[in-house]
Amino acid sequence: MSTAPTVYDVAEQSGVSIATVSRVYRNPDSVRAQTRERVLAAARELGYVPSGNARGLASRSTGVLGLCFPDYSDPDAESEAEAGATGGGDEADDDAAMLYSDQIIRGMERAARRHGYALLIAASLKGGPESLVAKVAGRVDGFAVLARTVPTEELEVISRRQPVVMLAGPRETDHLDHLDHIEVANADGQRELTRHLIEDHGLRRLAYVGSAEESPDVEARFRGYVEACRAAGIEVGPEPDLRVGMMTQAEGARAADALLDRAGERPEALLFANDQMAVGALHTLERRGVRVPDDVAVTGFDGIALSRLVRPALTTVRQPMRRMGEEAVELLVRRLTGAHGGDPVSMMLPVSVVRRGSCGCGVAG
Amino acid sequence: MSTAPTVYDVAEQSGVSIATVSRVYRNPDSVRAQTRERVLAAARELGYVPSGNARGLASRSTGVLGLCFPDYSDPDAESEAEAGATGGGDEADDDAAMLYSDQIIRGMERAARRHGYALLIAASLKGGPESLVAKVAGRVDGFAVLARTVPTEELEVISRRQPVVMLAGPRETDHLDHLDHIEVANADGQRELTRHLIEDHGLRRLAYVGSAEESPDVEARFRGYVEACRAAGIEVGPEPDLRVGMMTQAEGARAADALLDRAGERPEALLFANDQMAVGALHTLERRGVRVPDDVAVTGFDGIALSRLVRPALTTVRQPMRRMGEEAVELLVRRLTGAHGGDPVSMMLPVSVVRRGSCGCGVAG
DNA sequence: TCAGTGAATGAAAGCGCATTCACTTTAGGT
DNA sequence: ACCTAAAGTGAATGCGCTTTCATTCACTGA
Repeated sequence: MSTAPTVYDVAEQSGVSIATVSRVYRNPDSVRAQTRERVLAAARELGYVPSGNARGLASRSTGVLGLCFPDYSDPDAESEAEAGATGGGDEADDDAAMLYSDQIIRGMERAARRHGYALLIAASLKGGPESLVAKVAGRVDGFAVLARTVPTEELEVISRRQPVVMLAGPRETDHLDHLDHIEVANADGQRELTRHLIEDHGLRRLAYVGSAEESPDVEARFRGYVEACRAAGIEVGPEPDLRVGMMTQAEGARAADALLDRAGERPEALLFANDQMAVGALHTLERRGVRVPDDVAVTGFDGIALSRLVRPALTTVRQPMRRMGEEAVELLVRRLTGAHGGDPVSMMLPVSVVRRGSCGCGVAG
Repeated sequence: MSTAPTVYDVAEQSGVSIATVSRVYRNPDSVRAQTRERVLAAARELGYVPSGNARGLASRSTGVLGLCFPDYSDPDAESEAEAGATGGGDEADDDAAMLYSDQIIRGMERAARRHGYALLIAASLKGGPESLVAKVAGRVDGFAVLARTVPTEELEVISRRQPVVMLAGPRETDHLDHLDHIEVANADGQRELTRHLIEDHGLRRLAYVGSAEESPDVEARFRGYVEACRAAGIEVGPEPDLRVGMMTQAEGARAADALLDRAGERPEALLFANDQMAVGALHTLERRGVRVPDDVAVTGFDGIALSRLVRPALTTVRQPMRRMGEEAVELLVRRLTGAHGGDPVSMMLPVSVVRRGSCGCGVAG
């Protein structure tokens, strides 16, 4: 691991100028075959690898796309592991569960590969001032950011110099940012799922569990719920029946308890703003001897792997996170190749309701 | 997206030299608070983001670690999707299945984050000469490579200038490469699993299905199988009973057919070198009315998510791929911080046998 | 008041490559 | 053999930043 050889070394070794060495790599056809071979031989012998940094600096482009996401790793992973233990013996079940970020990464990686880009990924790690974004932004040709990872304002500054697409977050309404956005039809999905419960299963006493932290996703879902209820002539307040803090299984379990213990008639259906909570609720209900879906229907949102493994399998709304990753790359690439005008695009990806046992549709496993 | 502002712009705007601007970012304490504020204000106003390339060039380090893996994406994804359809209704099941690469990525990302590194990932894409490795190697401080992604020889050249760790591949025996290696105890796992079938289930007529393409992993597994058999006084030849081409479900299904149709006594257990094939075999056996595990036991290797979803659930050996990713980063970081001598390290991660229904241990889901 | 200190800042030299422009071969034509 | 166009090659410059090294300042103690 001595000092790495550079173009100068290769040039000297093969008796040409550094310009020629560079050409051998950038544009082989512009160098006579014989010369080229000589250079390549020298490079091989010296163990020369072109410096991406120098290259990027000189050519003003890196061939790398980026992805920034928030640091929601470890807590989630653990709560999923805890859940998996239910299965009976398999520890480390979290290994099998794909997080959002994994899906998006996969989508982006595939698409990036197709276009000849590599992918740089980084989670925020509650970093200081320049931390995350600077790290990524400074090293890529363009990048995607999961909503609420870094202040929109900051992104906007950056988007003046390179393409930035925001994932799963709506355009700022007050501010009207100029970023590209790719969202998921949260409201549509929750509306459709709610409609299903009401019309197809004849349920009318519904309870919605949302989140205290304000997330546009969760708000949109609740909005869809409200719309479906109103459309069916069911009264609903402007707020979810319950708001929890973290949207974890533990909170979901607690929420189910709270809802069941409330005075008045027991709800016929518990709608949760995500799968994690719904799974937690499933546990609570089982413990209390409340049958699902006979006594009460339960639904989630997201379509995580776990939703299919629990019993009864969870009815939910699947988000196309992988596709979102792919679309993000396509969009970035288009921007980089100069397509599109200056106008920011917003893209809304459709979701699909997955009907499974927990709402009474029992079939699929 | 006009020309991006540079240190020069910020320096001019704030009335200092570029050295000071640089210091504000690299070592804030060395600049008077008042000056620092002035610089940061200018930076904000201009939308300045330090160029990672220039930085890397000047400081000879990137703060990025890399991962290269082979391009086994799409074929696998599709075969898994096909399998998922068995479940009955959920399309897009491949979305829920984590590939090896996903696990490793996750492990590496977590560990890298802890150490303040970002992660650059790239799949080979059967690239030309410089393609993959050059792309990654030139942009990172060190990186991991999945075995058989690129010729060891090439890696070795690169490892002269930066840390390289090979994942899931043994050290070259003839050649004795100087790379760091992290492997999985394939032989141990298959030996233990085989022992389990023989001793705990009393099975003695076993059949092993390997792969035609020579992969050190698969060879090690077979070796473990042979060892366990010999230890139990069971005769086995030097070759698997069957070698298939691709280790896919389709091939596994075919293999089961072939094995069942062979003259002589039917085997009591079918051991496959990976889960994919074992799952395929499960389908064949069901179709033919052969009961698992009553008529014949079936085992896989890998512990993919699908192995738990099929019926009966597949007994297999779980590989700690995520942990492998983490260890890889730890190793790289240690190398970068100058720990370790020059001697290459080899690390062997333990695997665990997962006993499920398909071998007769029926319990867990 | 003045040399002596340490802190804050500036000047300048690269880091390794791409690229333009000018120059030298070589091939093609007569 | 001589000229022209095309193909190959080299010299030199700059990409945006980090990093000595030197310089300037504001103080300190004598």
